[in-house]
Amino acid sequence: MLDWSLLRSFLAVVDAGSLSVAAERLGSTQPTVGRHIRELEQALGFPLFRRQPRGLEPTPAALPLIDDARRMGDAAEALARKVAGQDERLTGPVRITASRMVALHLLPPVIAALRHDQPDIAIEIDATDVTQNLLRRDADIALRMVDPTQNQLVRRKITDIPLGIYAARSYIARRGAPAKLDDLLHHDVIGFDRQEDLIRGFAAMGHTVTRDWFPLRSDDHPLLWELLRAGAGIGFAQVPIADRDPEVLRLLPEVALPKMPLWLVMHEDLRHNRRIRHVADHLASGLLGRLG
Amino acid sequence: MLDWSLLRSFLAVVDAGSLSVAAERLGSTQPTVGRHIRELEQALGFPLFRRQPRGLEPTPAALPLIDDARRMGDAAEALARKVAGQDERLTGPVRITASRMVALHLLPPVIAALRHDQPDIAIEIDATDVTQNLLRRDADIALRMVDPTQNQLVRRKITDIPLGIYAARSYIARRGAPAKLDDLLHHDVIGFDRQEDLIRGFAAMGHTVTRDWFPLRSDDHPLLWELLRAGAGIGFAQVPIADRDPEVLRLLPEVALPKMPLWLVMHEDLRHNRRIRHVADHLASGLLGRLG
DNA sequence: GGTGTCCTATACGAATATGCATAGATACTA
DNA sequence: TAGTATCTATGCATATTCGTATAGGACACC
Repeated sequence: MLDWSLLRSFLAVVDAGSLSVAAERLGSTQPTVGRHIRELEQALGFPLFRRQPRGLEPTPAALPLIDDARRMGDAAEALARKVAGQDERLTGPVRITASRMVALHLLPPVIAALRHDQPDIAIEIDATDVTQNLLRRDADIALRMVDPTQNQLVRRKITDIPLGIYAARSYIARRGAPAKLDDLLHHDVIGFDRQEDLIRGFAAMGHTVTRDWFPLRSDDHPLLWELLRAGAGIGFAQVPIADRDPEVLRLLPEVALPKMPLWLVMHEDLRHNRRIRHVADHLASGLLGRLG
Repeated sequence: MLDWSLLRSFLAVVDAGSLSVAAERLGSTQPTVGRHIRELEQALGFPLFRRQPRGLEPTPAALPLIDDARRMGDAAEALARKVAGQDERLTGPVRITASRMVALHLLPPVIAALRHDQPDIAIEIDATDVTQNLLRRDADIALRMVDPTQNQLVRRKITDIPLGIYAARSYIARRGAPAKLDDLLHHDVIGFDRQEDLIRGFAAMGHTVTRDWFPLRSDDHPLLWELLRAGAGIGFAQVPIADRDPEVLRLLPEVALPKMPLWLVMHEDLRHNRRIRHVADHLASGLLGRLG
């Protein structure tokens, strides 16, 4: 008969790769997790990990056990989600994940209004451009630009956000405004570095664009935007965001650019949770109000 | 983040129906399990059980959580089986379950020889006529008279044990021996009470037999055998067992009776475990030697 | 109606696990 | 080659959990 807490530590160490990181994720400490692993190894009679300078690596004997431990973990997460879904109170935390651009430029007023309406609902915002795992409940609600494919997730399309070509007034004063799309070749265009979704979007709209188009490249969207506002070049931005900024002007509005869908995603187990549902409804209507 | 040990206690209480029984199965104590349940209820924010005089009954809110907890339990058991299957030492316990008749009259010399050969292998024998669950590892090896249908179980047929009609010498001296099958109607025949498999066996061999045939009935096989030996009546017994006993004589050997298959069953995860494999091989050959 | 048996809840001392602080060891870097 | 940033292992005081013993309540049986 094995202690399930030890198996939980085992799985955490497998996933984390080290005692320290596993302890942090578990809300425990490194000595405790280390003792758990040692205790489990004593109970099983063989070592589970090779202690290495960079962390712990599972031994071959431990590999077949990982599947079962993960099934335990998945079931525990499913249980936790069902518990959260049963919570009918309009009190407690709701965790939202959104891209940094959405979080910085769209969410604040919507969240402020929500805080005013429901002061008992605490809001946690995870502003990151990497997709979080809603199945593991990294967040309750996700605002995403890509259509989620995982089943068990329910999605609601808020709107399609149009993109536009913008430049700061200072840049236009210095370099002038392009009269047609091809003129951009003679301008400093700010664009993405490794993320190629915008380039693919251009291709879909009939414009052939390569990475060399952009003499100023970064994948940090807020940084790109500030570069644009500072007059570093011509760039692309979401129309509802950029049009609010008096520093920048829209260029070539007749050019058709791809639109970015904005999805609101949550786990189906949480759909009927009153608190999370309320936040989701507020986000959807609030964002649509600002984007519409 | 929930403590997995609490979930284990939750599942145990669901299955046991009471804190006391759950604690016994967990190898813990009733106060500890009770505290676990209370702690879990506090963490979840709603009650999981209704405390009743006869035990604890899950609340409606707890019902959907049972599935996930059971999935955790199944995964934990699978993990434990894999661990046991990896144990290559010829040291440690092996748990055998067998019918009481087999355990009493066939196993002892076989086990004695095994103990002599491998003194480091400890043998636990569960002599019971109810089928144990090998998936939950109630036993490592089962000796059964019925063909197991659960998949994940591997089975080996040791032999078909022939049945014969027997009576004690004292009974024959008093009542005489029957000359043909129909004479049994005028004898005291010892037979089964509620277990009808023998009756169905007779029917399959062309003999019409009803429960009223047996004026002396019980479902306790060892007791039936001792009644037979004491001269209480004519009965049926496994030929290899009964022929060893000088107190009894075989009657009507020409009558065809159903044969009882003897299966050796174990979980496939344990098939490659050296220790259990060794015991299984010894049991199979030893039993075949005595039954051959 | 008494009695025995099952159950859960609680008190308290003891065993146990935890967290902090720190030491030791290894790889990467300048 | 020294410095730095990881990581794991250990000592120790403390906080937590656990088990024993016991009380109290409901039910079945005689």
